Amino acid sequence: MVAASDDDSPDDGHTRSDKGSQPNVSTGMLSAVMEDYIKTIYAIESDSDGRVSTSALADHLEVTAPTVSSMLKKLEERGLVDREEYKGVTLTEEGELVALEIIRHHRLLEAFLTEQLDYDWADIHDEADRLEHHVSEELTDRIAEALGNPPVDPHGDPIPDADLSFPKESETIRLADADEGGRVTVRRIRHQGDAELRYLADAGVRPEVELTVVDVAPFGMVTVETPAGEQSLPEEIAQLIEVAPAAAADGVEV
Amino acid sequence: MVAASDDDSPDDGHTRSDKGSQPNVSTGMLSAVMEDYIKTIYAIESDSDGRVSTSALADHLEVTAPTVSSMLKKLEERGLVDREEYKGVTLTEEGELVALEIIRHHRLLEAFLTEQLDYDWADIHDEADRLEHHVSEELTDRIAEALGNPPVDPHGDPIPDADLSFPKESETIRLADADEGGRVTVRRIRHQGDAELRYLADAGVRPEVELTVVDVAPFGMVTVETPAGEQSLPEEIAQLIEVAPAAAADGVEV
DNA sequence: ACCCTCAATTAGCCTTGTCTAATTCTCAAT
DNA sequence: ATTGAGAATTAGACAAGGCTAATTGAGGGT
Ligand SMILES: [Mn+2]
Ligand SMILES: [Mn+2]
Ligand SMILES: [Mn+2]
Ligand SMILES: [Mn+2]
Repeated sequence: MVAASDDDSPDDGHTRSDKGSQPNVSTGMLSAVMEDYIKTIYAIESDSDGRVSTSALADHLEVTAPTVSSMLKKLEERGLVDREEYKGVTLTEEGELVALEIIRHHRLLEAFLTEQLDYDWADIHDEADRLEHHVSEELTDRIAEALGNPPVDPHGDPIPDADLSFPKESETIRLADADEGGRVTVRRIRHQGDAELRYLADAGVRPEVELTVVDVAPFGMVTVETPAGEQSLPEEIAQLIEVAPAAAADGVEV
Repeated sequence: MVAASDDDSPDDGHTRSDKGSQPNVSTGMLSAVMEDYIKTIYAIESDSDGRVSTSALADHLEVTAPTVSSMLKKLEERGLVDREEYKGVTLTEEGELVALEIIRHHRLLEAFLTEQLDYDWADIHDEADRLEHHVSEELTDRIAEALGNPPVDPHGDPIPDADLSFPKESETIRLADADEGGRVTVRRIRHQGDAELRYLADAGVRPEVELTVVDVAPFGMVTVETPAGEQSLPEEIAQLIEVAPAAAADGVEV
């Protein structure tokens, strides 16, 4: 029997804009699953171009093509994607707003976990990926406030503001394209999961760190000098790292 | 097109002990819905006695009796409840551990929202009620640590520790049973939702506050002197408030 | 123009959690 | 001992998300 209290009124069936808080953007009440589709469409759309294919989504979401196919029809009905049979989808204006909102949740959660709860930089993606669908706008905004409305998350990914527009991003190049001998600051680590992040965390490469580009070998292997020592990074990893020229002493423009 | 990154691997189907973190208590992987059933069974069990009926659960969870009936069979198969046909259920040892874990999540989240994110005391239940099913043990423990392992949540409800045992509770009586003229400290506010809490928040009655019992009227109406002035509380509200004699100056035992 | 391959969609089935309608128990009151 | 009311369970459906197998469409190569 022990102690108790706190009762439940059933929740779930929840997610986008539910009862809690403000009359959110979007076609009220998307499931966590739909949100993941939208978020994934946005991600694929933004680093390939043109329409997003059924099979690309199936790969990213780890479901089968027929499953994607039927979900895309539902998303079309909801007005979140423009669909052209056999040709794939693109997000509508509204779909893009939903995506941005989820991304805002995700990145603020990541920032919060590292800054306030001492989480490891490489260990936050999964937690955020789950919670992003369950935090209210209210909570998201309070987190943003507690962190001072940061422009980027711990991986250097830009965080949309409350009105869902991105902060201006600084110019960067891929580490793989950096000049030998140059001194650069890591600005952002592109990533799909926690694997690449853990690799780089171990290598001592993370946003804000300054690197000296020691060598760029023929097949893209990049050797850098980190504060913790010299590291060689395979091309495919070096491609994920965005860097900018190291701040020349006192923030002088380049 | 804007900016982007952060991909998804499908999650969901998540909840209890999933992949993230430790091999949690319980029959791995309960849905949020099952967790709510377990939590509700625990709540009913602890302030009535004996078995929990199908209809009581249906009321609390706001679903129909047949729905409860079929869910109880599933929970029985999972070994979380002992079920006796037509007689209701009780939690098994294992079921109780699941309940305690959810309660720990819930109350730590409530404490965290008020203490670290400046949430209003009366406005946290719903947010916690949703998130409790989605925070990992890891996150829960970090929250507990950040708060210094508090023994109670903002409503005075005791928080199970990491090993799921309750801290010793202080002796209390219901405000409705307090002596006229006595000086008491509010220890705990029993509540089912946010409604009672908002009422009392407005009345200036919350844990830690000292009250003087001005008058206990025949039908249970209690009038108290709060730091903010005199308040009359209906019996049904006074029943929810647990108080202890106000600390006599320097923590002298009573 | 024709074909072949691969992507996409359709068809049909499954599980979870819910509902309504119908049926079956239980138990207290006669 | 009966019986009737109310509680619980069974039966049958449905929506959401998934899956496999079968079918259809799109396009490049010849
Ligand atoms: Mn996600
Ligand atoms: Mn990130
Ligand atoms: Mn809940
Ligand atoms: Mn509480």
